[in-house]
Amino acid sequence: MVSDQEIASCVESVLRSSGGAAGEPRSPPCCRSGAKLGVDLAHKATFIRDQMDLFFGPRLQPPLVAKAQAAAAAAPNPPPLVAAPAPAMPQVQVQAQLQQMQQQLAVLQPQLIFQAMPQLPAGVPGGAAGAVSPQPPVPAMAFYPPPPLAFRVTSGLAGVATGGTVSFQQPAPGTGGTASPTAAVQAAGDNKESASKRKRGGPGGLNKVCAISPELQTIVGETVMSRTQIVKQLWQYIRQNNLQDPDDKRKIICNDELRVVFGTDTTDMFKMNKLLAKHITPLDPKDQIREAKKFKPSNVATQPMPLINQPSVVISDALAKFIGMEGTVPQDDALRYLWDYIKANQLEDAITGSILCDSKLQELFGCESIPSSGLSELLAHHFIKET
DNA sequence: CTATTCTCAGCGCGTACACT
DNA sequence: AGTGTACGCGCTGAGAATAG
Repeated sequence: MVSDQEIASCVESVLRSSGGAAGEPRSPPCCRSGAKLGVDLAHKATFIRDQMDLFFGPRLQPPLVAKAQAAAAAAPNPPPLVAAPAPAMPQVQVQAQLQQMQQQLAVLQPQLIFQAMPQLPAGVPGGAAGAVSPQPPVPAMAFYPPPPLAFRVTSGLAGVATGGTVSFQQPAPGTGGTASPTAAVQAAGDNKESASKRKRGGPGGLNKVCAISPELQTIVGETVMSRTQIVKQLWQYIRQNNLQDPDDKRKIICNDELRVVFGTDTTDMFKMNKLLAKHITPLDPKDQIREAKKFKPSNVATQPMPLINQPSVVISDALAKFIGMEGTVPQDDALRYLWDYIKANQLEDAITGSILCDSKLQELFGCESIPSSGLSELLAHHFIKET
């Protein structure tokens, strides 16, 4: 006897493989599943159809197939799919559509996840504010707290694609209005199934693919990667750019790009993982729930998280003159402007790690050189008050 | 080789619930 | 009441790199 779990797994396998040679005439998934398992699955036609529904998802289902399925469901004795496969839509068309959707989802999902986060200004690499979102750009910030769970899950694609593959999706109990015991049992069965799939060596754990924030993308050069690969890539970047402290190689001296990612001038390998976590988002909705729980603060329920490290301040006249704008300025913007200026004028001493002040900086800070780590502190002297 | 950081799947255990 | 299943919690081990 073949278990539902095995059937579900087999159906998934067959549907996945159907994304291959388009145009090749193929039998329906239930036929092939039966053949694959070596048993007659006629009595499991409804279950297999459900699994196919889950695979394609209600929104992605071809209308004609849905219509045919609705008709089949309405019939007093739905004919077994083995005996009467005849799908209303040509299999080739379904396969082509599926393949196209998979490609689109693989490309779109990481973007959509971070699209739900505050947008970077167009100047920031990978930010692309406004390109895909109508929201007005907001000033850049170093950290992106995970958006509330509801916001992220309603991206419409959560759980559909994981790193370019399509996985099974069950509505969360209580969210779809059909939280019957049967549904609960089925959902639980799905959990067991995914757990058993993991046991079989599927991508999970440390190898699980995560979405990467735009800032971190500029470092690692990918939109999705596993955590271990991200760390590996990051260390490669650090060595390439000679960003390790020669005295203590565990310490990392951030360049401009890393500073944007970590929000600090120096860090160490132990803090790196913690800082990295802010820029890594699991693609699995279950993980997002877990993460949401982790980040769930007691004083915030469903309101979007406020931007952190982003207070606006009234700046001194000297700084206003230096930056070229007056009044209230976000602290991070001021610091960013300063670093841009330093970089543009090549004022950073790569050997000592200090900043050599030109006339404008001397006028602003009143000294000839500044240690990189002390820049923020000096700049703070020009912040009059937070707004 | 160990310690150090981080995250998370897998596992064991206890509890709660549904069903017979 | 007994049984089976789901769920939550806590612990473990894994990979990354480096210092001691």
